[in-house]
Amino acid sequence: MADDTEELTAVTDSAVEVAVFAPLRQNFSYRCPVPAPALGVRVRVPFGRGQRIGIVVGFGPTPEGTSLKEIDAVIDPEPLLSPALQSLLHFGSAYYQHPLGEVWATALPSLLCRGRPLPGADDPLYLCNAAAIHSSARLGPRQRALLQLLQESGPLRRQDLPATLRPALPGLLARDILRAEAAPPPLLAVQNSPHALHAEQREAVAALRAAHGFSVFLLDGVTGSGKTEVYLEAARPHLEAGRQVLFLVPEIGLTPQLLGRCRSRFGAAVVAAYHSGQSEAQRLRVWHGARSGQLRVLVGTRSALFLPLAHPGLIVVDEEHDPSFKQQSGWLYSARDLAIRRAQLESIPIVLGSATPSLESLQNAYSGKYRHLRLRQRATAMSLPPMTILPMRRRLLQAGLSIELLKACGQTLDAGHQVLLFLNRRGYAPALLCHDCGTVLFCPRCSAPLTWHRRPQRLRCHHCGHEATHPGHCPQCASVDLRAVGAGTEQLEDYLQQRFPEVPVPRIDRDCVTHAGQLESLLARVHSAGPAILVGTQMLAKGHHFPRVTLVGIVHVDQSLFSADFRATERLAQTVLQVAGRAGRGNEPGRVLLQSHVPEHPLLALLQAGDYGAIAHHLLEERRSAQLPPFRALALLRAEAHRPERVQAFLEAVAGQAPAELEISGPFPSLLERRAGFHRAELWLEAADRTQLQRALKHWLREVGKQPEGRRVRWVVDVDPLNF
DNA sequence: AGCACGCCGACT
DNA sequence: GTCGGCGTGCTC
Repeated sequence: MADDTEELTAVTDSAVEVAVFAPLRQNFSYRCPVPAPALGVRVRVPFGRGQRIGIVVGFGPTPEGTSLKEIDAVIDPEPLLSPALQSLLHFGSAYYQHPLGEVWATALPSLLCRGRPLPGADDPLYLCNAAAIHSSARLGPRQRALLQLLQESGPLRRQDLPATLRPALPGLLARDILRAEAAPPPLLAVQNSPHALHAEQREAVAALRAAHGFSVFLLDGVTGSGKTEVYLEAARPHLEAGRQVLFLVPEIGLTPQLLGRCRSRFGAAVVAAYHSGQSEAQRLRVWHGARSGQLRVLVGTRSALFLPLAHPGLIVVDEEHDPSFKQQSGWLYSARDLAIRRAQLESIPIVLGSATPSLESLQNAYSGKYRHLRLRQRATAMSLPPMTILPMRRRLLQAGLSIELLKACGQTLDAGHQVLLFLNRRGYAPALLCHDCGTVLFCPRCSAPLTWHRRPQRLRCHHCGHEATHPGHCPQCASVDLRAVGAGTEQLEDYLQQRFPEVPVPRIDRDCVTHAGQLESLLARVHSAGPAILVGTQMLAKGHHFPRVTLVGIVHVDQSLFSADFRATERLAQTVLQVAGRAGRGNEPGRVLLQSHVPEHPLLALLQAGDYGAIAHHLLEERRSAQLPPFRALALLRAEAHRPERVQAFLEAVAGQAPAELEISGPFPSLLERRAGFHRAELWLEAADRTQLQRALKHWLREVGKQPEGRRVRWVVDVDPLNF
């Protein structure tokens, strides 16, 4: 309780709370200037011996025992984000137990974090003053080139000029040879749907269009059922009414496809992408276009969730089951879950779409929290490809491929079609084994074997990036008989190229697709090619179309059937059905062959039937009886340090202080016990529901932060963890 | 995270 | 005798 004097000091000595852009678990207070800055503006503040940028996030009394410093500068004339979006960040900081400053820094384009002023009025168009051109005598070569460009292509924005010519602008403007003119707002140009929607699509669109205010829809539609068309038709009335639509996709690789559909449908000028593959200047431009309302359709990955929208109308989360929506470092947020929160705060509808929805979303649909919209028929009237399980026990395998699968590849190629082989392992072989003493070459810094790559010849750790050359002999017994065990995509490529020398065998994984755009051009080449065998990892499974593929081979998924990660089976089902969905999307029927050493596994029978609903029901029952999410709320407290005993001591100490509402188990060693030289372990923190979990975590973590053992370990909380 | 301070090995 | 290794601690 505050007494009178304290209240008085609180009023006279009121302070501004600033979330500094640094990963610190607290805010910092500064003396409040007059007039007080608004919530959500950036300020430059003295910090340590330097300066930092931060966000004004609150006002409060002067904390005891500290003398406040002055704010050096208020950067923005107005808050960067709307109150709704600010609330979203505050919620996200509290829910995921992550420092507010870093949350803001994650949500804003990095140029703004570094203090770049808010972009002003929109970039004008530059055009030639016809009268002045002739009267101008002495022009430099760059000025001449710029004039010529503008005469040929008409008015252009600064950003559309080649960077080398931009320096010529000021001189020409000063001499009145060029003139700047405000650019007209880009125009929405709506085209009609190129296909007639089928009945299920029409129903889904009608339901989405009837939504007013906040509501969540799960668009549960089999591959090829035309979900994108539903999104576009649902978006249309919002756009026509002057509102904006935000599309979230799990990966950069999926933006071009959706972007193209949106551009041809709504007009290229009002559609933009936002993802980490863009330059910082480009991202800031898109951010500003969204904030000003000139851009109407925004397509992006996780971080696009935080784009400010002047007139938000609808949010679409495509492939909502995809684990990429959960950020894996720094602020461990789920863009899908926060998107729902954003929709709620903005009072707008949101659609989660997938052919294989997450168990969380399905459970919410079953319980009535989400509206469940189903699309069961393929838009192209093509039936889903049948799946056959190929038993592998005691079969002769070549590069991990059975005779049956190879024979099917040959037949498919002979028929002039393409084959897609899915294998979720990069490299040539997942391990090198000494044939004489059985030693497996391990990463020196991780508890995982090194993967053998052939091009270039390297042993690489997929967990920490460690690289080594082939040692030539066993480090244990000096034998030179080191053998590659198991097969990765590189080996598949080599073997298939040798076996089918007359067809191309493009490989698609992160080792050969490193830059944005590379995947696109590779896929374009595949589309126009004749018979071919595509070999690839996850990357192939995600939403791309392969109209000429009629055979999908799933090489090796058995490890997922017996994983310690309780989500492994859900992910397996999603991946297999997503990959299977790549077959037979053109005019030819497709088929799917899945190799397994345990063909009798019940999950494989369910997969073969191709009924994701039945699989999900089965998996949900398992989760219910094991009391796992979505039936209970889960968080992890992970800790790592070079010395394992410090990790153990810290986790044991904090486990003892946990409140009663938190059910604590562990510490358990992490699935990858050592990574990059750090020993890792975690506590499992469970509660009846997310609200309870959050409440309990909040109080307990304050104590955890004070723990002396905590100084000697790195620790983080992962709320709603997806990876173990 | 930065960026200090602070005590122990190989160099002009 | 110093340069610098990164362990520990602080930033309103």
